[in-house]
Amino acid sequence: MRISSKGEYGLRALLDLAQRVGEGPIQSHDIHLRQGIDENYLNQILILLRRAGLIESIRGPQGGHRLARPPSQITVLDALRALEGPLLTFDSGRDAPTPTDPMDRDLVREVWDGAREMLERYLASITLEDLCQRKAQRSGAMMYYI
Amino acid sequence: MRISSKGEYGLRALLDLAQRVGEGPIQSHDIHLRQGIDENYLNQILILLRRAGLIESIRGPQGGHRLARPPSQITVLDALRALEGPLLTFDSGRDAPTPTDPMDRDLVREVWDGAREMLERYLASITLEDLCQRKAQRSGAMMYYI
DNA sequence: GCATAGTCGAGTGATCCGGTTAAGTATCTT
DNA sequence: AAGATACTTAACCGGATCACTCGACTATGC
Repeated sequence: MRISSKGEYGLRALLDLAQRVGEGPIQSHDIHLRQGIDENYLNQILILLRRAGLIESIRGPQGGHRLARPPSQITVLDALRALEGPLLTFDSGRDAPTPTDPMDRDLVREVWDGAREMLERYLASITLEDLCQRKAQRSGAMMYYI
Repeated sequence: MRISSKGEYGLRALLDLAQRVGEGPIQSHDIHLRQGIDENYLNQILILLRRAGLIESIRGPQGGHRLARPPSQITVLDALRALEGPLLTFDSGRDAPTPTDPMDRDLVREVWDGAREMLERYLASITLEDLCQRKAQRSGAMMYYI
């Protein structure tokens, strides 16, 4: 059970935008340079984020991308849902061989429903603003050493 | 991000064994009949559980499988780790394009470390015994309707 | 020693992931 | 209007994984 790199890249792109709110549209090329994400792949990820309504894209020269909402209104869960689809799904669409004792299956699924609920609550509690603040605190602390 | 059916099947097999502790070795064929899991696939899953030390297997006629520890000593986390490998991993083994700003990546990974830790704590808190009790309570409640 | 029953590994078609390529479309500057 | 810029979309690709399947092997009890 792994988290795809799409989730990581997309979240980092959002974080990159969140740190530059108010600077006008940010070009995907700049994100690529700062974050080291393949530019073509990054473009695909940005499309997912736009379709999910998390960012807005402006075409043409001087175009780019910006957050559609303030960083405090975008959670990590929003990002992951846009990028990876539903979290912790089981393959409900299997042929379902109608076991003699269907109760065990329900039991197992309840465990996972609980896990998913807990995970979603956690991810929904973290906003882009939180992460930016966390980062600012650290680079602030580093300033003392300069 | 999905949970493979291997995790579900394996946990159901363990649950099947847990409900028959003390009845001697349970054959994979019987588990297959009760749980509706493909017998060959189930055998592969049982091998994983055996290698992880969760069950013991007895060969020959009248052979079968049994839990290696009492149900109270086996958690859902034990099962999932045996069946699916580490939970919520990110692909750390990628080429890592050394971004200009490596901090964002660290930030994202901390979020996931937190998610994993929380998930593992939850899954480790549920034992096979817990699930058996939960099931017994429900079938007990149903008895009133007969 | 032979049938029974569990063990193991290789193979398979489908699907997905990470990434690439190439064409298309919208917008700004000149 | 022309052309450069920059985002959009679809198609494609090799490799990995998933859910199984198959066939051979090996240990055990009668």
